[in-house]
Amino acid sequence: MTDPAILTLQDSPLARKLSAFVRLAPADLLAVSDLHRRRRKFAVGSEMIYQGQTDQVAFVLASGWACSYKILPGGTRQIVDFQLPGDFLGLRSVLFRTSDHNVEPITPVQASEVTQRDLLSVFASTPRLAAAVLWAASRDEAMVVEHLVDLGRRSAAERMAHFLLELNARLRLVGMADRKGFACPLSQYLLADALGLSAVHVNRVLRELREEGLVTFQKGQVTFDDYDGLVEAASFDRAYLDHDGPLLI
Amino acid sequence: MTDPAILTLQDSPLARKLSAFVRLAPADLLAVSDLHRRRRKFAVGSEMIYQGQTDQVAFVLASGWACSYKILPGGTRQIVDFQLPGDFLGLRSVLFRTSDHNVEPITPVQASEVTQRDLLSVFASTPRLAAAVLWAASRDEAMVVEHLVDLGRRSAAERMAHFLLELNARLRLVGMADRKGFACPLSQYLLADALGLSAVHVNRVLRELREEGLVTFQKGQVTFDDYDGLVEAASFDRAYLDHDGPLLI
DNA sequence: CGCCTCATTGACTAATCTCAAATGGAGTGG
DNA sequence: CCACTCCATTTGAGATTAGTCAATGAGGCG
Repeated sequence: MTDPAILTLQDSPLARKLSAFVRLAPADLLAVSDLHRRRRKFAVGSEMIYQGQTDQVAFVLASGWACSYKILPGGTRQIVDFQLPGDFLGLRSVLFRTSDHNVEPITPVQASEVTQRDLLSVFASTPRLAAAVLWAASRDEAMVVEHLVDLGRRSAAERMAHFLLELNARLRLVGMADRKGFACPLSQYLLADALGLSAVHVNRVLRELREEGLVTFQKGQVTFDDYDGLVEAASFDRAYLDHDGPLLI
Repeated sequence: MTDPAILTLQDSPLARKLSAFVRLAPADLLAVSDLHRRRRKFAVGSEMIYQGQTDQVAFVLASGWACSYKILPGGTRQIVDFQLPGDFLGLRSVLFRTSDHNVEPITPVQASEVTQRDLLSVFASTPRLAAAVLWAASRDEAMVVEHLVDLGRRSAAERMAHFLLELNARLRLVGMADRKGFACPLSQYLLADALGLSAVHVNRVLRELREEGLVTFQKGQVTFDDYDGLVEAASFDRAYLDHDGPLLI
């Protein structure tokens, strides 16, 4: 079939994710692995990107989870999105001078620094890969919009169900989940800050969903007890994750 | 001072808005006015862009207000953003095949169709203008994020105050508002769908803000009775609207 | 063991929604 | 000009949802 060396290259989460969108040629895979030079580690509690930062640096997550959030004057915070292995982070702050939000690790993280120069060279040399990166960026934007809809018009239980299904779909792309469930390092406090709820209410909602036989989230493990039922309860339509790719380039 | 012909060119909302970011040269202004060929009109109730649409078309609003939204299975809807004169709309659906939301006029609208070809030619020929367009797109994205924070972590009154202040800031850029207030064609139903509230509650919140002497919204007119007080009540920090421009290009 | 943090539960409170009805313009046809 | 309709706004009352405060468990770790 394929050259074993290529198979190795294909084994980064980013490569797996992008492969789900376009068939990447060996040259493209080489370029992907090239983005993974300059590997760095971040401990929980450190900051990867912070509000007002003026460097032009982005990362690709190789392993671990992170979250991007904004802090409000009152001290509360809103998590805008979670970053999973294979996701970019701070892509916009490479293009624009200052970041308007923070990003920090949820688990220990390994990430590769990507500079503006790296990105431009990828765009110039491997158009298919560039298209795939744009696709990924656009998907991230669509997720933020869907998240906004969550907060505006869905009940706490729907939000939770929808969120867990979205995480599942994203993790499947990088081989970290299947229809049964996935390992999830998020505390109920993090869920609360992402879903616009209190931690106490998150706990109650999770209990409800569990007692209804839909999904169990315990000890860092999400288990779908009734996948179709959960999709139904969340009115989850994954179209926003599956949009077509860019025409440009 | 400046050539009168240039002054005329400068008089589109888009030109005014972009001028607030970069000093546009005459050639740039010409390119802007060139984007305004192919003028079209849309009546209230028509659709400018719809979910699943596969054309690659975007618009620049010349006059009138529009809104982009998503409809949920239950029939409720969430407005993601409003488009004001000078704003792009569907910029992403030029780059990506399908749109994942709808856009429709709130008032009668005049808009100019912008094709992928137009956009690419602008990017190739007038780099400063291209930078300004990217800046505008990035600002729009930052607004969606701020909107998400609104829905997740601010009370109804804070949300409303924040929203009115944001609208004000945006309209000022195109000369349609000042510190005193602005004309606003939004019904309380539209406000409700944007802020994730019921129309009834929107009404009550507006009454509260009025009785506290902060802001009056009646008969299509928003009047800031106490601008600084409102900024305080909303903990409005316009940094997200003022971010620096793109480095690229 | 003692000290964390996170999860869990109960009782009470506050915010917001829903239902229902009244009000008030703006336009329309007679 | 008037009667009528349509639609947005306004207000009240009661129901629901979610938040707050407080206490208790349960597991991990020095």
